[in-house]
Amino acid sequence: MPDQKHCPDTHDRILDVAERLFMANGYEGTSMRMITSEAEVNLAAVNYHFGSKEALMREVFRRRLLWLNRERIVLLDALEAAAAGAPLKPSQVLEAFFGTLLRMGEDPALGGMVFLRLLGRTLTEPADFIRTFFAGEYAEVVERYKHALFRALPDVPQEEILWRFHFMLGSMSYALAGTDVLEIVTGYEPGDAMATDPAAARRLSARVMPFLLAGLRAPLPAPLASLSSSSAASGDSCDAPSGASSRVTPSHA
Amino acid sequence: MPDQKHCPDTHDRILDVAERLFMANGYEGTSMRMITSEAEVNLAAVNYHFGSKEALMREVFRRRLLWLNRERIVLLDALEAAAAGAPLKPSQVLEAFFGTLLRMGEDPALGGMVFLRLLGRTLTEPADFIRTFFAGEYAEVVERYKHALFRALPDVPQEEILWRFHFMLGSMSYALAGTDVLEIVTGYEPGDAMATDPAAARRLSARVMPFLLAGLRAPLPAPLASLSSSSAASGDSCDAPSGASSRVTPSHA
DNA sequence: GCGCAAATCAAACGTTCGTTTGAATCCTAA
DNA sequence: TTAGGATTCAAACGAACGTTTGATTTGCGC
Repeated sequence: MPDQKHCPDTHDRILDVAERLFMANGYEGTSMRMITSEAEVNLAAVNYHFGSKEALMREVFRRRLLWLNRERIVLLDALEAAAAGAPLKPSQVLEAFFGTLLRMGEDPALGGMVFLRLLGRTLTEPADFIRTFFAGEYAEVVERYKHALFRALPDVPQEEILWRFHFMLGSMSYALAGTDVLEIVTGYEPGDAMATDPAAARRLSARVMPFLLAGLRAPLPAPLASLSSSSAASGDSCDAPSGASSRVTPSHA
Repeated sequence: MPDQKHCPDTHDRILDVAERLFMANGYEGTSMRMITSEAEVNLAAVNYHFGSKEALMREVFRRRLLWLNRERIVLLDALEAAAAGAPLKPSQVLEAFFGTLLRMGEDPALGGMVFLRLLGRTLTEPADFIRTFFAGEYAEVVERYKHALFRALPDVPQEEILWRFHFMLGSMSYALAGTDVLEIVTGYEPGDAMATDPAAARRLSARVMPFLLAGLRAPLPAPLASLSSSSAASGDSCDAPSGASSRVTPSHA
């Protein structure tokens, strides 16, 4: 039986190579033979050490999410302890949740940008076993941060906060995945540059955090803005505040 | 040789089924046999009518993007003509770009939510041929809307606008894909409910457009906020305005 | 009714997939 | 030194993949 002492060489080299190949080619686009040949191990090594390809995929994430989840909980605990019962600021919650993530990208020992891009891509992966696995891994953390956001934005309906949490996850995972039409059209190759550069995470962080915070605190959509003064209200009025503002003629109805 | 008269039954039924299965299982997760058996056509029909699986995937998108691209250009033309040389408002640009997309989700004849979810998932698909195909299909439209945003936000650095365009695409595609950790944890099945409900697009639109607009007009990140009064400045100051605000102790450095 | 191209069909092509097997090594504790 | 479990290895497994073939059927102009 395996899993008693485990050889550090083969075991970890498989994980590292699989992480990088899953990032570059996706789960279904990466074969066992690609992994084992690049890791210079025998084809049977994956099944010996991990049991199956699916289990390998889960282990690739498990070793990273272990740190990420704990870090996120520890930071939230610290913030809430320091607040002594008072609600946190939205920026504090976002910094703890997304800042922790982006910090992984700066440290190759935590997976670096390779893992971050893999995570971004995998969050929209259709495979069932991946989604149920993620749901289990994320359940506790999401629950904690949901309620932290509820308390941080008491005037915004909770359902609205959930939508915006959803949108923020999208911005982040998409930006991390780095496979964007804009990048291709604008014309630089994200695969090599961003995947290996730890400074990419810092650059991204400076750009995306203000975007997320502003989105989270956006004015409420028109049909809901009636009652509730809402701490999310923006004083700026240089532009129409919400959807359905200017109707433009659609063709091909 | 094919492509002279084309039988409407088989040809279109393959496209419709492929669209739905690619949406549900992804490109690599959908086999020719799944498509042909569900469409009740012979296995060879796909290669006869489209040439290959890749060409089928491209055609699934081409017939939808044809409408989407033209509609987006027409709307932008109309807006700019009405503005008579003046810059558009950011909300107008977003409404034309993303509103047009969401309108597809309300109309099953344009693909409905099935196509929107497929589009959302595919934008982060790693396969090379998909990305290069999208780049070609989107090139003109992205270029036009890029410059419309540049003009709409003259005080925001163009590089910053591109980043935020990127983030907005992420929010949208992620929200459309509908495979979210939040949804799974919060616990409802997106596959059946959202995929067939045209009203889902309208609900999503009301939620996401204010989020996107606020993000687009967020205050600039700290190291860049020095000069430029920026039409993106928000009057609200109930919270720290940008990233790197409160530093929180990270562990496991 | 005939002729011919378009379309459909069953069957098989060669390849690659994830996984399993059983023997050959390696390493360590007795 | 020697057992014995841990690990590696070459080889093969059946299944599923996308694609191709060649015969058959269909539909329409003549």
